[in-house]
Amino acid sequence: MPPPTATSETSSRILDVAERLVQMRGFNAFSYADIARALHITTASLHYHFPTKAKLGERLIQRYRSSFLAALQHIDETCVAATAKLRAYVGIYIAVLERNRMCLCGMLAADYATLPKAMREEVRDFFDANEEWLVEVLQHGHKNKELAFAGPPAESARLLVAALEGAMLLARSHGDPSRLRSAANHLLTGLGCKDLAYAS
Amino acid sequence: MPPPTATSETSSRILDVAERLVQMRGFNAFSYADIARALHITTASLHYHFPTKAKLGERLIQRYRSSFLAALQHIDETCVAATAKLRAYVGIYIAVLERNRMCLCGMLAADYATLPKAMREEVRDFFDANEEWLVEVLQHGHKNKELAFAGPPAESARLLVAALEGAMLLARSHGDPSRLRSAANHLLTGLGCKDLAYAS
DNA sequence: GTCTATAGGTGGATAGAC
DNA sequence: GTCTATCCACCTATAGAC
Repeated sequence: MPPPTATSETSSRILDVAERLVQMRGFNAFSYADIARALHITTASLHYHFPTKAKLGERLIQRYRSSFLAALQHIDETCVAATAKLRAYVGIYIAVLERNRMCLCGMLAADYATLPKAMREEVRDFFDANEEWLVEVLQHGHKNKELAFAGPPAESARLLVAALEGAMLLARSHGDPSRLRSAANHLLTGLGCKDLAYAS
Repeated sequence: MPPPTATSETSSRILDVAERLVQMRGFNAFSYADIARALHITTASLHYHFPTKAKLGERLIQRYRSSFLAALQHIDETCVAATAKLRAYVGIYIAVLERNRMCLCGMLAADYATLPKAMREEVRDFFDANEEWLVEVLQHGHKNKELAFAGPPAESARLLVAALEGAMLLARSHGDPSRLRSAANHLLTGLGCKDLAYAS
């Protein structure tokens, strides 16, 4: 058995395939056999890298959150204005949908009732981390007068995340990614971002 | 085999249980055995009423949409103001969550990639019907100056539905139904509804 | 690290008696 | 309309050879 945080070539390829499957189909709608087929290995080999599906799920979320947080850090390093940061943030969601995927944790939120406890906690942590980053951006933008919104920043942050997750689901159901774009524009406008449709 | 639209005592009890299971767990996370157990009948009997799981799924959505549209009609009959209608509308979502359920079609939107074609169309129809009703309310409220929002009513309607669906998912993940309430209040405020927190 | 082989369980679905 | 009995495909997981 490999060390618990090993990231061998093979195990990361396994995570790549599993991630895609969960983002497209959900946690209860893919199997070790699906991954094995895609990688031309056996399910027994998969169990060497990830002893149970629950463990695979945990590592999946951990990796997803890490790369998501890395993307947020990249935004912090390349954008100065709060409005620019928010536009880059919603851009992440749009880019995911354009690869014909949903947010991993959005899918897992739908599967929530059937997830093992450890996975549930990881999902919650992902959303909490998102909210935390957004609150920082919103507070900064509000002080600047760059943004204009009422109520606690945490509420606006939560609404933004929820709306983006929901809009992804509906955009896919309608086979129309532009629905996510227009929802995102509408949301940013509502936070006081200028230079977008209907901004005044 | 019963006529395709039969609604016997038993088949409606089957739909009741299946509906609850889908709302809580999703379409790929419940089985005929689950329903059989709950109703103290065999899975063979279930197949008499619903020959396949796909057919059961179709009937489930049809019934859900019917009762949802009936609820919207009830709102039209009991509320005059657009703001009152919108508050009643979001109240439906809140009531569902408080019964520890998700929106049936929100769950199915997450399962979308794995659904049979007929079910996909039913899911889309559900959301389209919601949007249609909301557009009517929004247009009316906008003319009245009861509501204040920018852009096409259809965009605001889509955003409202998407945000409510997403907020339900996140509220459940956090074990905190009040998150849906505050998201709903925030959304209504954004549409220009008065008498709510932070309205000005 | 990957394989063959297999266990033990559950999935949706059917045949045919009552 | 409901049952018993059964089919076959698939699921996660394990043992043990290489």
